[in-house]
Amino acid sequence: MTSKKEIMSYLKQEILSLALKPGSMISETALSERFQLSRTPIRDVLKQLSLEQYVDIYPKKGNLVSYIDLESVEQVIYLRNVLEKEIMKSLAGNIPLKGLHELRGNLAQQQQCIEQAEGAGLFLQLDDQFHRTMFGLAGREFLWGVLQQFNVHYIRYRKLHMLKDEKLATIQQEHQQLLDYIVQGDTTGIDELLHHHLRADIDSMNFQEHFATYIKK
Amino acid sequence: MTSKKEIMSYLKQEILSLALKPGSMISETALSERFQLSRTPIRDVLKQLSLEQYVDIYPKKGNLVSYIDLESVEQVIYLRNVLEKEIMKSLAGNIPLKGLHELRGNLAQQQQCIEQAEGAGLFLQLDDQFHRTMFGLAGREFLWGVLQQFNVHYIRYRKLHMLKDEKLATIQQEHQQLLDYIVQGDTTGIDELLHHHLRADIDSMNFQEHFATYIKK
DNA sequence: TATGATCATCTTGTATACAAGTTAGGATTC
DNA sequence: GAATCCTAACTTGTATACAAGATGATCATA
Repeated sequence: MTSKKEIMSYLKQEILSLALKPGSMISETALSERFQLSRTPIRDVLKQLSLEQYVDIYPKKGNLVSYIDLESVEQVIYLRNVLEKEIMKSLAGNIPLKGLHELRGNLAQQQQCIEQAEGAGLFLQLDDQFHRTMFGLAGREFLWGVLQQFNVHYIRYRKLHMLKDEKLATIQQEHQQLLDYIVQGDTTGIDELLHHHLRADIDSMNFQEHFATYIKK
Repeated sequence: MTSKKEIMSYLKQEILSLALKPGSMISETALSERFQLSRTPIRDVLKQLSLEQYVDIYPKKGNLVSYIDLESVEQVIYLRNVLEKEIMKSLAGNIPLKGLHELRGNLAQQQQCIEQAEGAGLFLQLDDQFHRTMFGLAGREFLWGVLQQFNVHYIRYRKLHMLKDEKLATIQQEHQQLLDYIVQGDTTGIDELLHHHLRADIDSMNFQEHFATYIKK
């Protein structure tokens, strides 16, 4: 009844939303019964999930939802930072009007989202859309896809980190500023702002203490 | 007799070296008989290879060695370019002595390799090692790993492209120059040199004509 | 009581039979 | 001869039985 693709996106969502907590066990037979499918296709799904680091497979022991790897988070943030800096500079001064409207619309929605406190879930979705649009406008959607494949740890980290500190407003303002710089063609402004933008305080002991049970040791 | 890991690295090597040509069919049963293993573990290997784009799986039809995707090549080159520019600038002026020796040694070997015309295979290996060392010195080995996972198309393209034009000497000289800039802490020099370094002429019709049978349409 | 071995029962890994889609070639028909 | 349909032979996808390692509880023993 349920196809492999559906099962996969279902599990991905559950893991990314932290509904399935890091360290939880995902047994093949359990999934098999739950989705009324034999173990073989279930294994295919788990294999793929493990390659994308959603799941850690311990042979003959079991499949665990991966713990958040802070090293991976830091590296991915750096990668995003470097890429976006370059992409925004390439857009500076010559951003298509259509794209500009889309981005402005997005930021407006983000603003609404904050005022109405509709939950951070939607905001994060809009945030992703904002960055993705940037990549698209620069002809780098491919690289956005690359980032997505290494996002498991980053997305979960971000979810916890943002919910904790409610920095949403700050982020929205920074986005607004970035867009202004792009329109004005102010590349040095972009450089300076992005320099500390995504350099989130990973090593804040605060975070590690709070979510110790989610983190890879 | 042969383990999954061995089969995988074996197939990877055959594909990267173009011993298995793009478009070649890789049948599960054939591999099964060849390596004396049942289809199940073979399928695991093929699944992973397809996720890393070594292989394209056409359901109920067959598994083909992937054609070289020039779009992917261009994007990966861009990614490398952006990352390395940032990494080298971070190393500029404060590169560890030990690392410097390693890089110089590597360049010397590259030089030898060219003079003795030992075949480009070794040169490309040294080239990879050079860049990898850079990443390592900057604490970005993780990102080198990321690049590797999207390298199938790039590596094969590079192999054909370089063998064809024998630009090896040029590349080696550029590396030498880059290293000098790093030692001197000349970040603008790095910027300028890298700007056109990896921007290989992908869209050279020459290449597409020559290797049409290898290229994804 | 503490300790250690045994074994039942988990888990995933592999082999194999069968289902089902695809394709190419030949027989049939016009 | 040309077109069409059918079939046989591929291919991968799925289900299932069995192999084999890991784990923990239980029971025997010092």
